[in-house]
Amino acid sequence: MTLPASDPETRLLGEDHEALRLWLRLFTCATMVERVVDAALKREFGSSLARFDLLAQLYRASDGLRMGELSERILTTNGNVTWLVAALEREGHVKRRTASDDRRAVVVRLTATGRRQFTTMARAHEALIARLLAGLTPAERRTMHALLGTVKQHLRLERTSA
Amino acid sequence: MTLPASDPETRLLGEDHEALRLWLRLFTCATMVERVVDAALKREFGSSLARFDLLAQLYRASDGLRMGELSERILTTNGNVTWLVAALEREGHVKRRTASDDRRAVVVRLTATGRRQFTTMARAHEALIARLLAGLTPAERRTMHALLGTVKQHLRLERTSA
DNA sequence: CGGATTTGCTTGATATTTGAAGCAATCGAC
DNA sequence: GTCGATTGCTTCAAATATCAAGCAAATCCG
Repeated sequence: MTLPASDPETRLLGEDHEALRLWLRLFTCATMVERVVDAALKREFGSSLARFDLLAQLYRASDGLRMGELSERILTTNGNVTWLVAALEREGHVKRRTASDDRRAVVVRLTATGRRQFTTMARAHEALIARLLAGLTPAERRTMHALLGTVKQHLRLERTSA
Repeated sequence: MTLPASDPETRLLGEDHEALRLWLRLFTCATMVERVVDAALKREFGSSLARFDLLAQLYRASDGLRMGELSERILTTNGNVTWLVAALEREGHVKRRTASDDRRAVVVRLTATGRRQFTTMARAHEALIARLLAGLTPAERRTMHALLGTVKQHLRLERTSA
């Protein structure tokens, strides 16, 4: 990440551009963790980060969630959610039913099996994450958590305004 | 992100687990930015974040890079790099040649066109990123940059040791 | 009410990514 | 040298993700 800064073209990605460099680092860290975690979930449970993410959302929504809600929460396409849910349904982890109040809408819930599978994965996942983020002290983690909170909030604003 | 904390199962993802919550937030922020940026690169340049990332690496390596180097730097598979480079080569942005010293190795470089395309995209990219991260003050950005530096370093260690 | 619009989801065609082989060139120990 | 790893890349199939339609059920408005 040390960049030459002298020549005018290289400076394009040189040290001036803090925001850009911050983003690059954020992206790198996220991707590195992502790959480790995804690999672990695949290896140990034949699952994936995407599936885990989806299950996690359902886990905290005891009444289930609509497809649309899900795709917003896991930040992916409608089509992709349809695909993921179909896979998870085949695997017996979730169940679909049409909403009682709107016959277009589909509500997804965790099955008992899915709930069990999720808690198992979550435990492993959590341990792994703790290890990966052990480079920071608890205080530093809190700081970062707060800063990311600000970022996230700003991003939401950006999204609605743009 | 407000979670009920009382019942024993929900607590699994409750407030105790700072590391996990930090990771979730990190992941969310990274993904949100990623999607915005990727969409912009597609819309405005018919490109993508992956392509941009690859070009960025080549941009700072005036001597070109080997395929393997590239895949390590952009944190993706060998096969994927082959695919990406093939696409970028068709588009005229990069050129491949076998390394002079090792006939297995392939060195990739930016073409003049690629270099031009990259600087154009970089400018737009940079402006967008600055806007997306404008929620933080410059000082906060520096703090976060530093913290992420620690995380990144720790991740590298983890990787080599595990 | 009744047609036009919008909403919620699925589908199908593509694009991208992964993972596991496969192949050729290099390296290392003999 | 030369045979058995190892390395560097590509290839192919399968998994996953995107995007643009498509369809049916709500909702809006006159």
